[in-house]
Amino acid sequence: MYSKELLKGTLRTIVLKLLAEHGTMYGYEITQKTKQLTDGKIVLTEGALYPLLHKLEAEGYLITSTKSIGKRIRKYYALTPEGDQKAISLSNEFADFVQTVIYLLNPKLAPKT
Amino acid sequence: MYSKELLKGTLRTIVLKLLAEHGTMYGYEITQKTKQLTDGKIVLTEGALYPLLHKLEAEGYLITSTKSIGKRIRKYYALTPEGDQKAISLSNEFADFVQTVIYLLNPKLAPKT
DNA sequence: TTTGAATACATAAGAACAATAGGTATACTT
DNA sequence: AAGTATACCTATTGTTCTTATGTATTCAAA
Repeated sequence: MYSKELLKGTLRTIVLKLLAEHGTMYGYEITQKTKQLTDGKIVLTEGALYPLLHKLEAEGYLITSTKSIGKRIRKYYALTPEGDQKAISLSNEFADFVQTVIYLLNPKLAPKT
Repeated sequence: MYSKELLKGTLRTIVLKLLAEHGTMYGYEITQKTKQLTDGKIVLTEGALYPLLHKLEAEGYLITSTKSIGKRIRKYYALTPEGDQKAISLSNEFADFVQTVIYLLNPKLAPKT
Protein backbone atom coordinates (compact mmCIF):
# COMPACT_ATOMS: atom_id res chain seq x y z
CA MET A 1 0.00 0.00 0.00
CA TYR A 2 1.19 3.44 -0.90
CA SER A 3 1.00 6.62 1.05
CA LYS A 4 -2.70 7.30 0.87
CA GLU A 5 -2.21 10.77 -0.42
CA LEU A 6 -0.81 9.57 -3.71
CA LEU A 7 -4.13 8.13 -4.74
CA LYS A 8 -5.87 11.45 -4.38
CA GLY A 9 -6.73 12.90 -7.70
CA THR A 10 -6.00 9.61 -9.40
CA LEU A 11 -9.06 7.70 -8.31
CA ARG A 12 -11.36 9.23 -10.93
CA THR A 13 -8.84 8.44 -13.61
CA ILE A 14 -8.50 4.86 -12.47
CA VAL A 15 -12.22 4.22 -12.29
CA LEU A 16 -13.04 5.77 -15.65
CA LYS A 17 -10.12 4.12 -17.42
CA LEU A 18 -10.94 0.72 -15.93
CA LEU A 19 -14.45 1.01 -17.27
CA ALA A 20 -13.06 2.07 -20.63
CA GLU A 21 -10.80 -0.99 -20.73
CA HIS A 22 -13.13 -3.59 -19.29
CA GLY A 23 -16.58 -2.36 -20.24
CA THR A 24 -19.53 -2.56 -17.91
CA MET A 25 -18.57 -3.27 -14.31
CA TYR A 26 -20.15 -3.12 -10.89
CA GLY A 27 -18.67 -1.43 -7.88
CA TYR A 28 -17.38 -4.40 -6.01
CA GLU A 29 -15.90 -5.74 -9.21
CA ILE A 30 -13.95 -2.52 -9.65
CA THR A 31 -12.37 -2.87 -6.22
CA GLN A 32 -11.45 -6.50 -6.88
CA LYS A 33 -10.10 -5.88 -10.36
CA THR A 34 -7.96 -3.04 -9.09
CA LYS A 35 -6.59 -5.10 -6.24
CA GLN A 36 -5.90 -7.99 -8.56
CA LEU A 37 -4.22 -5.99 -11.32
CA THR A 38 -1.98 -4.17 -8.86
CA ASP A 39 -1.10 -7.16 -6.69
CA GLY A 40 -2.83 -5.52 -3.76
CA LYS A 41 -0.78 -2.37 -4.05
CA ILE A 42 -3.80 -0.23 -4.75
CA VAL A 43 -6.92 -0.92 -2.75
CA LEU A 44 -10.02 1.15 -3.40
CA THR A 45 -12.07 1.61 -0.25
CA GLU A 46 -15.80 1.42 -0.62
CA GLY A 47 -16.24 4.67 1.23
CA ALA A 48 -14.34 6.36 -1.57
CA LEU A 49 -15.62 4.36 -4.49
CA TYR A 50 -19.38 4.39 -4.10
CA PRO A 51 -19.74 8.14 -3.57
CA LEU A 52 -17.44 8.68 -6.54
CA LEU A 53 -19.53 6.42 -8.77
CA HIS A 54 -22.65 8.31 -7.76
CA LYS A 55 -20.94 11.58 -8.49
CA LEU A 56 -19.68 10.48 -11.88
CA GLU A 57 -23.16 9.33 -12.72
CA ALA A 58 -24.61 12.67 -11.66
CA GLU A 59 -22.02 14.41 -13.82
CA GLY A 60 -23.13 12.43 -16.83
CA TYR A 61 -20.03 10.31 -17.24
CA LEU A 62 -21.64 7.04 -16.22
CA ILE A 63 -24.94 5.29 -16.70
CA THR A 64 -26.23 2.50 -14.54
CA SER A 65 -28.24 -0.63 -14.96
CA THR A 66 -29.22 -3.18 -12.37
CA LYS A 67 -29.23 -6.94 -12.44
CA SER A 68 -30.74 -9.36 -9.99
CA ILE A 69 -28.36 -12.00 -8.72
CA GLY A 70 -30.55 -14.27 -6.65
CA LYS A 71 -31.99 -11.93 -4.06
CA ARG A 72 -29.22 -9.41 -4.38
CA ILE A 73 -29.18 -6.49 -6.76
CA ARG A 74 -26.07 -5.55 -8.60
CA LYS A 75 -25.55 -2.11 -10.00
CA TYR A 76 -23.59 -2.00 -13.20
CA TYR A 77 -21.82 1.10 -14.41
CA ALA A 78 -20.87 1.93 -17.97
CA LEU A 79 -19.30 4.96 -19.63
CA THR A 80 -21.40 7.44 -21.54
CA PRO A 81 -19.76 8.99 -24.61
CA GLU A 82 -18.77 11.91 -22.37
CA GLY A 83 -17.34 9.45 -19.89
CA ASP A 84 -15.31 7.86 -22.62
CA GLN A 85 -13.86 11.24 -23.57
CA LYS A 86 -13.22 12.05 -19.94
CA ALA A 87 -11.40 8.77 -19.44
CA ILE A 88 -9.09 9.63 -22.30
CA SER A 89 -8.41 13.19 -21.24
CA LEU A 90 -7.81 12.30 -17.58
CA SER A 91 -5.54 9.49 -18.58
CA ASN A 92 -3.53 11.77 -20.85
CA GLU A 93 -3.37 14.43 -18.21
CA PHE A 94 -2.05 11.94 -15.70
CA ALA A 95 0.64 10.73 -18.10
CA ASP A 96 1.68 14.30 -18.83
CA PHE A 97 1.73 15.22 -15.16
CA VAL A 98 3.84 12.20 -14.35
CA GLN A 99 6.39 13.06 -17.01
CA THR A 100 6.64 16.57 -15.68
CA VAL A 101 7.12 15.42 -12.10
CA ILE A 102 9.62 12.74 -13.06
CA TYR A 103 11.64 15.36 -14.86
CA LEU A 104 11.35 17.71 -11.91
CA LEU A 105 12.47 15.03 -9.50
CA ASN A 106 15.32 13.87 -11.65
CA PRO A 107 16.55 16.70 -13.87
CA LYS A 108 19.59 14.70 -14.91
CA LEU A 109 17.38 12.76 -17.28
CA ALA A 110 17.03 14.16 -20.74
CA PRO A 111 14.25 16.70 -21.19
CA LYS A 112 11.08 15.19 -22.48
CA THR A 113 11.32 16.78 -25.95
CA MET B 1 -1.77 23.70 -15.16
CA TYR B 2 -3.00 20.28 -14.21
CA SER B 3 -6.09 19.23 -12.36
CA LYS B 4 -5.23 20.50 -8.92
CA GLU B 5 -5.92 17.21 -7.27
CA LEU B 6 -3.03 15.51 -8.97
CA LEU B 7 -0.56 17.57 -7.01
CA LYS B 8 -1.97 16.39 -3.73
CA GLY B 9 0.31 13.91 -2.13
CA THR B 10 3.11 14.84 -4.50
CA LEU B 11 3.96 18.23 -3.08
CA ARG B 12 6.01 16.85 -0.19
CA THR B 13 7.94 14.69 -2.60
CA ILE B 14 8.62 17.60 -4.91
CA VAL B 15 9.79 19.93 -2.18
CA LEU B 16 12.07 17.41 -0.48
CA LYS B 17 13.55 16.18 -3.74
CA LEU B 18 14.16 19.70 -4.99
CA LEU B 19 16.10 20.42 -1.84
CA ALA B 20 18.00 17.19 -2.28
CA GLU B 21 18.95 18.15 -5.82
CA HIS B 22 19.65 21.83 -5.37
CA GLY B 23 20.79 22.10 -1.77
CA THR B 24 19.72 24.95 0.47
CA MET B 25 16.82 26.96 -0.89
CA TYR B 26 14.35 29.51 0.36
CA GLY B 27 10.61 29.33 -0.10
CA TYR B 28 10.16 31.78 -2.89
CA GLU B 29 13.07 30.20 -4.71
CA ILE B 30 11.34 26.83 -4.56
CA THR B 31 8.23 28.21 -6.23
CA GLN B 32 10.28 29.88 -8.96
CA LYS B 33 12.51 26.90 -9.58
CA THR B 34 9.50 24.62 -9.86
CA LYS B 35 7.74 26.94 -12.27
CA GLN B 36 10.89 27.30 -14.35
CA LEU B 37 11.74 23.60 -14.50
CA THR B 38 8.20 22.63 -15.47
CA ASP B 39 7.59 25.45 -17.97
CA GLY B 40 4.85 26.78 -15.75
CA LYS B 41 3.00 23.50 -15.71
CA ILE B 42 3.38 23.12 -11.96
CA VAL B 43 2.92 26.21 -9.85
CA LEU B 44 3.29 25.93 -6.11
CA THR B 45 1.01 28.32 -4.31
CA GLU B 46 2.42 30.03 -1.26
CA GLY B 47 -0.61 29.04 0.78
CA ALA B 48 0.39 25.44 0.25
CA LEU B 49 4.15 25.80 0.35
CA TYR B 50 4.83 27.77 3.51
CA PRO B 51 2.66 25.69 5.82
CA LEU B 52 4.24 22.58 4.34
CA LEU B 53 7.76 23.87 4.95
CA HIS B 54 6.86 24.63 8.55
CA LYS B 55 5.43 21.18 8.95
CA LEU B 56 8.43 19.46 7.43
CA GLU B 57 10.64 21.44 9.77
CA ALA B 58 8.51 20.45 12.76
CA GLU B 59 8.79 16.83 11.65
CA GLY B 60 12.55 17.06 11.63
CA TYR B 61 13.09 16.78 7.90
CA LEU B 62 14.25 20.36 7.40
CA ILE B 63 16.38 22.85 9.25
CA THR B 64 16.28 26.58 8.70
CA SER B 65 18.70 29.42 8.67
CA THR B 66 18.05 33.08 7.99
CA LYS B 67 19.94 35.58 5.94
CA SER B 68 19.50 39.33 5.74
CA ILE B 69 19.09 40.67 2.25
CA GLY B 70 19.09 44.42 2.74
CA LYS B 71 16.22 44.94 5.14
CA ARG B 72 14.49 41.73 4.19
CA ILE B 73 15.02 38.42 5.87
CA ARG B 74 15.22 35.26 3.86
CA LYS B 75 14.58 31.91 5.40
CA TYR B 76 16.65 29.12 3.96
CA TYR B 77 15.67 25.49 4.21
CA ALA B 78 17.98 22.50 4.05
CA LEU B 79 17.47 18.77 4.47
CA THR B 80 18.44 17.04 7.68
CA PRO B 81 19.80 13.50 7.32
CA GLU B 82 16.26 12.27 7.99
CA GLY B 83 15.01 14.63 5.32
CA ASP B 84 17.50 13.23 2.88
CA GLN B 85 16.28 9.72 3.56
CA LYS B 86 12.69 10.85 3.30
CA ALA B 87 13.35 12.49 -0.04
CA ILE B 88 14.71 9.24 -1.37
CA SER B 89 11.93 7.06 -0.03
CA LEU B 90 9.14 9.38 -1.17
CA SER B 91 10.71 9.67 -4.57
CA ASN B 92 10.97 5.90 -4.91
CA GLU B 93 7.44 5.44 -3.68
CA PHE B 94 6.19 7.90 -6.24
CA ALA B 95 8.03 6.13 -9.06
CA ASP B 96 6.65 2.78 -7.94
CA PHE B 97 3.13 4.13 -7.63
CA VAL B 98 3.32 5.64 -11.08
CA GLN B 99 4.41 2.36 -12.63
CA THR B 100 1.56 0.58 -10.93
CA VAL B 101 -1.01 3.10 -12.13
CA ILE B 102 0.39 3.20 -15.64
CA TYR B 103 0.05 -0.54 -15.79
CA LEU B 104 -3.43 -0.40 -14.37
CA LEU B 105 -4.49 2.23 -16.88
CA ASN B 106 -2.93 0.45 -19.79
CA PRO B 107 -2.75 -3.29 -19.17
CA LYS B 108 -1.75 -3.95 -22.75
CA LEU B 109 1.75 -2.85 -21.89
CA ALA B 110 4.08 -5.49 -20.60
CA PRO B 111 4.01 -6.05 -16.85
CA LYS B 112 6.56 -4.00 -14.96
CA THR B 113 8.86 -6.94 -14.31
C1' DT C 1 -25.77 -26.01 11.49
C1' DT C 2 -24.14 -22.05 12.71
C1' DT C 3 -20.28 -19.19 12.35
C1' DG C 4 -17.37 -16.60 9.58
C1' DA C 5 -15.88 -14.88 5.28
C1' DA C 6 -16.98 -13.09 0.95
C1' DT C 7 -20.17 -10.57 -1.80
C1' DA C 8 -22.60 -6.18 -2.55
C1' DC C 9 -24.63 -2.08 -1.70
C1' DA C 10 -24.70 2.45 1.05
C1' DT C 11 -23.88 6.80 4.16
C1' DA C 12 -21.81 9.82 7.90
C1' DA C 13 -18.12 11.83 10.47
C1' DG C 14 -13.50 13.10 10.38
C1' DA C 15 -8.66 14.04 8.73
C1' DA C 16 -5.55 15.79 5.41
C1' DC C 17 -4.32 18.57 1.88
C1' DA C 18 -4.03 22.36 -1.24
C1' DA C 19 -6.51 26.55 -3.29
C1' DT C 20 -8.14 30.94 -2.51
C1' DA C 21 -7.85 35.03 -0.40
C1' DG C 22 -5.99 38.06 2.52
C1' DG C 23 -2.13 40.49 4.98
C1' DT C 24 2.69 42.85 5.60
C1' DA C 25 6.80 44.78 3.79
C1' DT C 26 11.01 45.67 0.87
C1' DA C 27 13.23 46.37 -3.67
C1' DC C 28 13.41 47.46 -8.27
C1' DT C 29 11.80 49.50 -12.67
C1' DT C 30 9.46 52.67 -15.49
C1' DA D 1 4.84 57.77 -8.25
C1' DA D 2 3.09 53.55 -9.53
C1' DG D 3 3.44 49.04 -10.54
C1' DT D 4 5.75 44.72 -10.46
C1' DA D 5 8.70 41.40 -8.31
C1' DT D 6 10.52 39.67 -4.17
C1' DA D 7 9.58 37.42 0.29
C1' DC D 8 7.40 36.07 4.17
C1' DC D 9 2.92 34.60 6.60
C1' DT D 10 -2.01 32.77 8.13
C1' DA D 11 -7.14 31.80 8.02
C1' DT D 12 -11.01 30.02 5.63
C1' DT D 13 -12.91 26.97 2.49
C1' DG D 14 -13.58 23.01 -0.65
C1' DT D 15 -12.37 18.56 -2.19
C1' DT D 16 -11.05 14.10 -1.57
C1' DC D 17 -10.31 10.07 0.73
C1' DT D 18 -10.28 7.23 5.21
C1' DT D 19 -12.48 5.27 8.85
C1' DA D 20 -16.38 3.63 10.80
C1' DT D 21 -20.79 1.95 10.58
C1' DG D 22 -24.91 -0.15 8.67
C1' DT D 23 -27.79 -3.61 5.98
C1' DA D 24 -28.32 -7.90 3.68
C1' DT D 25 -27.31 -12.13 0.85
C1' DT D 26 -24.45 -16.17 -0.31
C1' DC D 27 -21.20 -19.67 0.43
C1' DA D 28 -17.76 -22.50 2.84
C1' DA D 29 -15.98 -24.68 6.82
C1' DA D 30 -16.08 -26.56 11.47
